Amino acid sequence: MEKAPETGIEESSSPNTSQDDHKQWIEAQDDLKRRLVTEDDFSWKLSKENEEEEEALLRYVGGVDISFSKEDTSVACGTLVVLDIQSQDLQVVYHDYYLVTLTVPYVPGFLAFREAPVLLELLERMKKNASPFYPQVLMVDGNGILHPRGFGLACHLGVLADLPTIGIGKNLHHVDGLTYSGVRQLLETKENCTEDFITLSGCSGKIWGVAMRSTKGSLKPIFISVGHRLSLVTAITIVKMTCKYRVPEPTRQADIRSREYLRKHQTGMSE
DNA sequence: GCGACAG
DNA sequence: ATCTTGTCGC
Repeated sequence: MEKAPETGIEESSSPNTSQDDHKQWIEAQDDLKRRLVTEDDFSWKLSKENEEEEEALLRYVGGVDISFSKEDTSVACGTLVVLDIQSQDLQVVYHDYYLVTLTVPYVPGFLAFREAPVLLELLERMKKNASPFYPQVLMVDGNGILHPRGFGLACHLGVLADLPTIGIGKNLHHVDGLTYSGVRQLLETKENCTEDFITLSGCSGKIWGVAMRSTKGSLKPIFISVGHRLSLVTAITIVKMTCKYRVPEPTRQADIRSREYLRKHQTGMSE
């Protein structure tokens, strides 16, 4: 028999340490990442090229989010909404909730292992019921490739559900030398110039996404990154089509409704 | 050693 | 993520 090499980390002898978990999580991410597609890969169009063929237009855009109970922080409500972007006011045509108790902790860089199972369940449930509103693209409250290993929650979800996804971050995940103050400076510099967003290129030269001031009145940007099966340009276009406020409507509605659900379905009579 | 670290 | 009211402004 051989003695385990001195790695400084207990392996077979001790129960799962967080170190081991992280190692397995990294392997799982790298594994799934091989299936990641970061180019446009869908059949619909963003605008009609001819006067005919309206059926090919993008219509159903989904949004997912999870909110947590303030009393019991392991109690969470996952929410899936779908908006009809062809309707005048971005109508919500579908919503569903999933109340769960989460056991997996939040660890920066591993958000998907905590949240993806809940969100996948909502998608699968919808598919089983053969809903006519199944989303053609999904906006995720969390990053796509803007992630330490280029595989955030939006990618994770996109690959597992085989669905085009867009990552929407409300805070910057510091990666590849990107800093919040650096982004702010660039946004101020570009303020009077061409676009309302700046490209997030790190020290390595890799493009991770963009920081966008989605509303004129919002100084704080949102961080858009490719999730799965679409390009950054397409992601930006779709976000712009759905931005009434700082956070695009699909994820915003998911957020609002999941909080509301928790508020109503809680044992608020605890005295 | 110190700081940073999506939700 | 969550704890939290009013308030200044279009």
